[in-house]
Amino acid sequence: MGRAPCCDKANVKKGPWSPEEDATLKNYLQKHGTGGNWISLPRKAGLKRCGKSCRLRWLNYLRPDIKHGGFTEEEDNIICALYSSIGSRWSVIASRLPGRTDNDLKNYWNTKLKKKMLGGKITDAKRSSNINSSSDITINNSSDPSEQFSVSIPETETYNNPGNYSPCFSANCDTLPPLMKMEMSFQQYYRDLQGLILDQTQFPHSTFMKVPDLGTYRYNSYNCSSSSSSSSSPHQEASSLVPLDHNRPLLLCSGNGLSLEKEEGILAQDYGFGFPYEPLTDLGFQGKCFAGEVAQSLGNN
DNA sequence: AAATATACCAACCGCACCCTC
DNA sequence: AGAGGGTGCGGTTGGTATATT
Repeated sequence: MGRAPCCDKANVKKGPWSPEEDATLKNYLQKHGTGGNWISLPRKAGLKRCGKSCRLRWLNYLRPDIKHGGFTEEEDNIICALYSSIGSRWSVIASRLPGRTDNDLKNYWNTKLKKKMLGGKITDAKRSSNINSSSDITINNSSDPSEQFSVSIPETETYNNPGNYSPCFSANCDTLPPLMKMEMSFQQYYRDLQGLILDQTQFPHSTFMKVPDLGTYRYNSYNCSSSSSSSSSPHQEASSLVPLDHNRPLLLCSGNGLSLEKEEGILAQDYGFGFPYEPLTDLGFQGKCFAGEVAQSLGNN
């Protein structure tokens, strides 16, 4: 015996909502609320719609605080950063963007932002040639040349071979861009490295940690701020406080003007977005690790 | 101007989780 | 403890608008 359907499919209307239906639903919800039961709501409101359809219409379109279209550059950056960290968990991403819905973000990402980001990252030179086995990616979100840089990343077949991995990325910029921009492009790369055991002897100056289900990684504390090289900056100190010996992902790198704070046992960081971004909550730490490596790479130059 | 391709987005579907009994 | 109902979520579809040929 299968599960009972949520509504009588034969007697519910499907397809686009009419203005009358919108008004009916809106009026009902403004007067009575959901009553904690979407399934019975359409019958009470006098709508020939499935409860799920009503819920979706309200949450994605009729709610008074909904914003449609007109995504700002800042929102783009947040979406990209979070997507790179947590993937397509649109509801989580939407929770960071007041007035935006998961559906809206999903559509925006799939139709516009993904192409925009890819188009910005892949260099024209790489598009037209295959000179070597690495992928040259240019981060180019800004018209400011100081915020553009590129890295060289080994092809999948190279770094998917445990034991033969050697880091071969490099950065060619003088100014390190904000951490979030780095995370956007590098998170997936490190995701691909999950389970890979690094040869610790390759990194004599690094600290290593074992992460359950992720393998062994090294990390370095580093202050991304290009304007301050002081090792005694508050950010550097904050990074150095991160514990090594438990499962909590680590904060590895802080950027320009960033601060570190402790929130319910979880490290949160202010990336300048107006809220504490918490990539460490349940997102793994891959991006931070890579950021640390890049930072060290630059720092050693 | 018509046909076709592409972009966009609202809405649906089905699965998984949570809560209650 | 587990069955069932309600809800939330992400993936996908399909209709419409716009661009291109």
